[in-house]
Amino acid sequence: MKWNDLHKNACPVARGLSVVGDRWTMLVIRECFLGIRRFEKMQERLGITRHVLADRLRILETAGVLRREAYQQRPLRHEYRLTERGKALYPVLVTLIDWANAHVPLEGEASVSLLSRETGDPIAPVLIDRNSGQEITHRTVNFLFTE
Amino acid sequence: MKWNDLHKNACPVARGLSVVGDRWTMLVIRECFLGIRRFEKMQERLGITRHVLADRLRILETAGVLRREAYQQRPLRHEYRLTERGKALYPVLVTLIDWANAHVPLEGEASVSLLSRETGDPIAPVLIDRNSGQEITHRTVNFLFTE
DNA sequence: TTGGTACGTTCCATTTTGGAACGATCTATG
DNA sequence: CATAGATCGTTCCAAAATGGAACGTACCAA
Repeated sequence: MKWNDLHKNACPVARGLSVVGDRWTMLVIRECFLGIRRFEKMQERLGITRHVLADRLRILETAGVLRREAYQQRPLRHEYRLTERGKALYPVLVTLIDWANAHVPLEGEASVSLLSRETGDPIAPVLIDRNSGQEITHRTVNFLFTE
Repeated sequence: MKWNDLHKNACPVARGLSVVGDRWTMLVIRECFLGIRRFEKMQERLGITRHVLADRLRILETAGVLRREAYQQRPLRHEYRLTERGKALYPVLVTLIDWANAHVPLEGEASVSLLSRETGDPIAPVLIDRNSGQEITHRTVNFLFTE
């Protein structure tokens, strides 16, 4: 199977990855959450090839994750902003951060942590079920495949 | 910057992606959560190239996400199981599923949903802060970069 | 006029992937 | 014994994606 056929897949994991499952895409989205909106800045910060960045931005716009918006005329310049669909990726980003902080060892001292914007206290993300309030783990949840 | 330098990055998003941020890896991990443990079965189910699958399994084992375990001698055969580190990826998988179900349109009818193993009720994943109990959104949380 | 800013595109060498065949090593069957 | 099947990879090659650097366009400011 080719990668490009993945979005047709019934599995939401496959469909999700068909949009954000690429080597650079989630990093571009991280930049957006950090308030970086412009091509030049992203390219510089990420060290990504301009070619690949242009390509990813195009894909994300097509997928409705980013919106391209003119911020000046003459010369016409656009910036990229998260749509609601893009903002909805926040939990994916946070769980990934949390996992990496706990499980992917770091060389050196640098780190990134999650803080409450209100109180400044560190945040410990937990996934719960909105209905029951119970924590979601691989032991408490089943995947159901409907045809 | 080359992809292989990404794991040295201070940002946990980058470090996380250096392990699971590849086109196939999370699908392999999905298979593991579904109880698929063997090379042949994964290859068949995913339609992934044998070459790439072998490569990903190697990487995941090196990263400590999967454990290679002999299930028979003569001929020596191994199966792949999630380690604790691998199981800790469950929230990433679930938030991704939830996002894709809501935001990546599906052709046809097929779908996968999350059900409580206990009651059979559908699950609605929400990310909260363990300490405050508050829902985590991009408006309530800050990233802190420590050097 | 020269240099700077911003956003891409183009070109080419290197790397990764897709697809199919092959190899190794055993067990089971006739 | 000969043949087929199961399992887990490796090898080979063409096609696609990526990395790196330069180039193009359109403006502004000194």
